[in-house]
Amino acid sequence: MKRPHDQETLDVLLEITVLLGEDMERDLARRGLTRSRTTVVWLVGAQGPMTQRALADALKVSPRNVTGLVDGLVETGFVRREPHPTDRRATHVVLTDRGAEAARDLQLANAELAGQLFENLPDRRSQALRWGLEHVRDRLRELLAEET
Amino acid sequence: MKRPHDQETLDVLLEITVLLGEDMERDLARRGLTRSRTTVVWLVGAQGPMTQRALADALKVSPRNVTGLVDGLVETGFVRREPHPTDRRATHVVLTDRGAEAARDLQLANAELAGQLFENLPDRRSQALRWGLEHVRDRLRELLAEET
DNA sequence: TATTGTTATACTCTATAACTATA
DNA sequence: TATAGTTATAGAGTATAACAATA
Repeated sequence: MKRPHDQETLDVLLEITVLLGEDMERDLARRGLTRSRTTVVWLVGAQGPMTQRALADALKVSPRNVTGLVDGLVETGFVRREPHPTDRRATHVVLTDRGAEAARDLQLANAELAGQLFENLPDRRSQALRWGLEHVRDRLRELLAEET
Repeated sequence: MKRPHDQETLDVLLEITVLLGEDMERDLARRGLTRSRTTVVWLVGAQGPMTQRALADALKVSPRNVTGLVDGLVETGFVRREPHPTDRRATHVVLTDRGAEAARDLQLANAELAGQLFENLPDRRSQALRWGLEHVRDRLRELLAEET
């Protein structure tokens, strides 16, 4: 009923998640960023100034945690806290010049990585990989939605 | 020169790493384990009693860190420290009954996950996915080896 | 009353450096 | 001298709970 093949495929996928994590972490460390902080820079870069509350929701993390992440990013010069224009309870997290540059670099690095990973893959195989990955992603989404 | 397609494929892969991490973490939390501690249980389950030094090398982590991980696993009843049979400096990390049971369960859960992720994928597509993943894994290994 | 972000406290993972007991 | 593991210290990410300011 089950294909022994599938177990090996999952093993390869798990190894990829580890290697991909190592590769990104090494790259981020060079820029003076950690993984969690990078997500903040990435989000603010993509969506513009955000309240810490919005960040907490987007990261699915406690507000307290966001305070810490933003503190770290302020200290290292990637973001600034600015008063929210209309709500005096809230603060806007805004990218500094350095932060904006980092956000651009991250996007470039991401595109470069895509090239490096798939460049020698013929179109046909690349397409097949894409289908398989989408299938796996959809199954994972279902699994996570089920067990609530 | 580059396929815009590739960028989207990488995005899907990155989403999979996140979802896979969430799925496993949720599962481990139920068993009273964390990700790092699970790796220890997994390794000792696969290789038999190990010194903390061997664990540090296998995990690519500092010896101090292993002390902490093993402390946590001893407190929660998954492993025991036993004197090394021949080297009185070293200690053997050994699975308790609970630890051995957890190691077995982890393997079963892994096999079940493989089934769930790939079961509806026809053999042909499953094979194509496997090839693509192996290509990606190999490219990642090369990238990590290059930048030393 | 409800929401935003903070302080207080605590746990886990991680590191380096100094030290003890043994090889 | 070198190795195995610990104590000491520190930083990052995470959480809950209590609280202040504002809506």
